[in-house]
Amino acid sequence: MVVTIERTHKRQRQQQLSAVIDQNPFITDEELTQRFDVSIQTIRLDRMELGIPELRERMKLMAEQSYDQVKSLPLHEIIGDIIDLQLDRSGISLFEVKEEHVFSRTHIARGHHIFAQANSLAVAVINDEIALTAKADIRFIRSVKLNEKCIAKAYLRPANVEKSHAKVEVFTYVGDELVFQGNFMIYRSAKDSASGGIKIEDSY
Amino acid sequence: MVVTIERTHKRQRQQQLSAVIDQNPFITDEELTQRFDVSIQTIRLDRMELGIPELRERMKLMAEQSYDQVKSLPLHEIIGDIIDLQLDRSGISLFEVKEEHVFSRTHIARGHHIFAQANSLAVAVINDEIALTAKADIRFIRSVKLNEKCIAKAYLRPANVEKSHAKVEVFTYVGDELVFQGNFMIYRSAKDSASGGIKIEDSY
DNA sequence: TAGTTACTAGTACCAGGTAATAATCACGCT
DNA sequence: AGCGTGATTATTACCTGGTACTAGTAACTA
Repeated sequence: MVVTIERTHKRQRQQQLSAVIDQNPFITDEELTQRFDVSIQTIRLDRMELGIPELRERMKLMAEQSYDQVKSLPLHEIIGDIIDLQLDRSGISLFEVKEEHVFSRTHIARGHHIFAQANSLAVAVINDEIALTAKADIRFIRSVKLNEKCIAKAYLRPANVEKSHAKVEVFTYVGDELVFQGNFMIYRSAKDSASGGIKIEDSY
Repeated sequence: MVVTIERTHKRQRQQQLSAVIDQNPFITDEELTQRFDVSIQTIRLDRMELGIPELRERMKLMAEQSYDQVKSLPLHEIIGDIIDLQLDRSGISLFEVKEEHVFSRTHIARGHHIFAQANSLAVAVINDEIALTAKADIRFIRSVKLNEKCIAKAYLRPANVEKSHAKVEVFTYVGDELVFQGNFMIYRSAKDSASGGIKIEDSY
């Protein structure tokens, strides 16, 4: 078919857009244009295609939801802010350690938050409808403390792009110091065999 | 003094206004003019005097509030309910998979929640002031789905009780089916050598 | 070369306001 | 009756963050 390159560009951007808005629902189209370096019309077309309402509608929905209170909390799914994402290749996310993430006595971050950031990112990098963690081998290299900013970088091993199990390496830094390292084996659903298939949905 | 009647009129209206907005924060100034049969400017003056922000600000505040609530919820302290705990020996915890823990499309639990339960339990088992995860080797044996109850069982390898690094094995079951298995290396602070030390705090 | 897709650009319009300025009303007091 | 004062209304310019629509361009490709 036509313009496969644009299609992936577009798909990729839309996936990222979806993730960015999901993670920060208070962002305006204006701010998104800067983030993605495309015109505001493109952002708006993307939102329409993805069925994402405008900022005010999003806020209204959230406000109504909190007003109804009864509703269960739609936990946000990705831990950390995704800063950069190249599907099937790499990704970067930022996670800031707050009060609620640390042991109160030591102010050291609980391991599972650091893991969650890496795990979320590893799953996000996989360009597939379903991506699940199958195995992980992780190392907490030094403890992370309150208010530190963790930058996680994930790389997919290129050899595994087409297989049903992808290996993703994640390195998490505070500044230039490595604090965590993990090897993830991610199971992917149906890496649409030999391309061709047009996938409509995003992963989250 | 002058205009006592108007003043009470005004006071009364402002009281009512305050109550009405409180009761229905989604009302516009336009609708309020009809409700009170005064001009829109009067409504706005009233709002200013009362320090009530405009509709959009009100919605934004509510949205942010609910967002912060959601944000602080995900991975708090201990994940799962600890059912049984024998310090330096073993522990059992229960974690029920809810809407907020799963991928919305597949209803499969996100790996980091399953990890968090195991990690929390592994740390809890260690009878020490400071216990941090140093390494972990984990396997997601089968995917866990919405509403399933995960029973995690942790065992400390007895040989390691006195060392500064403890090895803890965690097995997580749904029913009698093993869904997750992990080997944790937990760093412990100062296994207060030869007892004697009085420990006051708990670990979290 | 024509056609498709992606993207950009620009205009008109909207809701729901803020801010500021001026005009008008109502009432009470002397 | 006339004046002052606070309450109210009217008017205008401007703002944000959009929607809706039309048109044009670039890139690729069949």
